[in-house]
Amino acid sequence: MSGPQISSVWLREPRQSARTSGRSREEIVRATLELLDAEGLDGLSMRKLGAKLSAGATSVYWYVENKDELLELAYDAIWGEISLPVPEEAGWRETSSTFAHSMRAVILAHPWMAALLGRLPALGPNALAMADLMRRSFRQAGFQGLDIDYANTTLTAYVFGMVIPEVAWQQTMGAEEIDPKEMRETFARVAKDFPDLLDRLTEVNDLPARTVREISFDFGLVSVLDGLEARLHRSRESPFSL
Amino acid sequence: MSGPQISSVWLREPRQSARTSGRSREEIVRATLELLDAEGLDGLSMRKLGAKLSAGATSVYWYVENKDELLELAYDAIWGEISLPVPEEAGWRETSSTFAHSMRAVILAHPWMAALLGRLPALGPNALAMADLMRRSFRQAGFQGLDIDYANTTLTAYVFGMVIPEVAWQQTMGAEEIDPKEMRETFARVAKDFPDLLDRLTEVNDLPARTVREISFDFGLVSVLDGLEARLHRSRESPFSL
DNA sequence: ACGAATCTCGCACACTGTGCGAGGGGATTT
DNA sequence: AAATCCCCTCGCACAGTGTGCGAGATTCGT
Repeated sequence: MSGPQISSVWLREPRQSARTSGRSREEIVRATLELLDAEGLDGLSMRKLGAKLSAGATSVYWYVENKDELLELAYDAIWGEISLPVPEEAGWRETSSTFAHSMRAVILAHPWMAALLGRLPALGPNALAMADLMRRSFRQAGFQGLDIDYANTTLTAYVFGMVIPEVAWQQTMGAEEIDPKEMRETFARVAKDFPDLLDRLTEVNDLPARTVREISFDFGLVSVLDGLEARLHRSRESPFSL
Repeated sequence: MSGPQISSVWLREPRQSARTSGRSREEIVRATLELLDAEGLDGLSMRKLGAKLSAGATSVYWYVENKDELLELAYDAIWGEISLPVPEEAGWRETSSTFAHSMRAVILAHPWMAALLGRLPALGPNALAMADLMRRSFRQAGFQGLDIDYANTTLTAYVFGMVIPEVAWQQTMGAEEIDPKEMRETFARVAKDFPDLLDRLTEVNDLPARTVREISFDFGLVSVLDGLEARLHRSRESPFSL
């Protein structure tokens, strides 16, 4: 009867393009990505995109229903940049770890992605291929039934949750050069009622913020993988996977 | 010399209000929260907020530098709704679990929070108190030095990463009533090249989406806590905490 | 009562996404 | 060759956004 209820570019037939004239979807996506990388999510407007394509402001609306669909296309394009080993060869821990690090790197390289993570439906071919591969990996690891999904969701959630604040941090830092000493002082003023938080300030004193974030990411990643592995051993003895 | 480099409401003196006339910051935050809860993040505009306060469109700008500061205030107010036990009594696993569930519930009740998670600096009193408490909890668990921070970051990242897509899902579902059968069909059409993904469709067949999400959340949470616990035991034998 | 501080708010600016409908131009049919 | 059709472009307009500015109102300290 009615059309699909989730609205997504991927859930409707694209405009047939038997014609060779006119712009192609690839061309549009490429321009969109350039604009996003150069000026960020706020820097992308339909008028600017039109200008970049030497087209009118509303010409893109022939190829795309609305701006969200455009973002879906860009979103999936970036999913395609994430690289994975062959799960059957690398093993699930290695595969998971590569996935996590690769996804983190890709998002840090395209910071506008962070605002889209989890917010846009990930139904594009690249996202689906990724999900399929990760499922294969977790299945091969020994997870069964819905546990495959749960494990994958857990890992992805961790990466999302780590990277989003990291991007935010990176952006407020990149805005203007920041004196870490002065930053610590202002922060200390605000946190003066919380001695435990102040402790952290002195501990993190000398380490460059970048490496701290990297160590932090690895710490959490190892924890998550350890946790999944524990679950794996436990369910081998008494599987339930309802 | 210059002011603080991170721009946040909490890093500057509030306008002194020796005066009793005029609106108060609490009043403004309350109205903001009502608007956000009623109409979502997109539903909040300075003009609407002014109208709700029976004030002009730009009157709020006396109390707040810009819209982001307003959101920071609302953001921290919600952090205040998260409830925690006393870590020293409950133990760190119980404390962490309560934190995770409570934060999830609070965000699902205020879906506009999801778009703000990790994007806004969390320097408000409620967020700081929360962070301080969680640090106490992890310290008491046996973590030392920066590991306290890492453990806390890991847990928080997991919750963020789980809840953000959950809210997105909840919102596209809530928009209009969706026939799960038809949704599965459209999804099957799009994922037809990925047999592993299709498997999942049949497995998740009959379970209500809500309970699946709840099980999924618990699955991941237990995994994360197990992983942290493993780390804890390991570092007890050979602590490094650089 | 006077000056100063605090607070309100109308106007204006630049900008956003996008509905609409008139038109151009190439391919296909008559 | 002419007419028709479909793909595609795009100018205009609308309703909205955040917020700088500066004139005015209100209330305080003296």
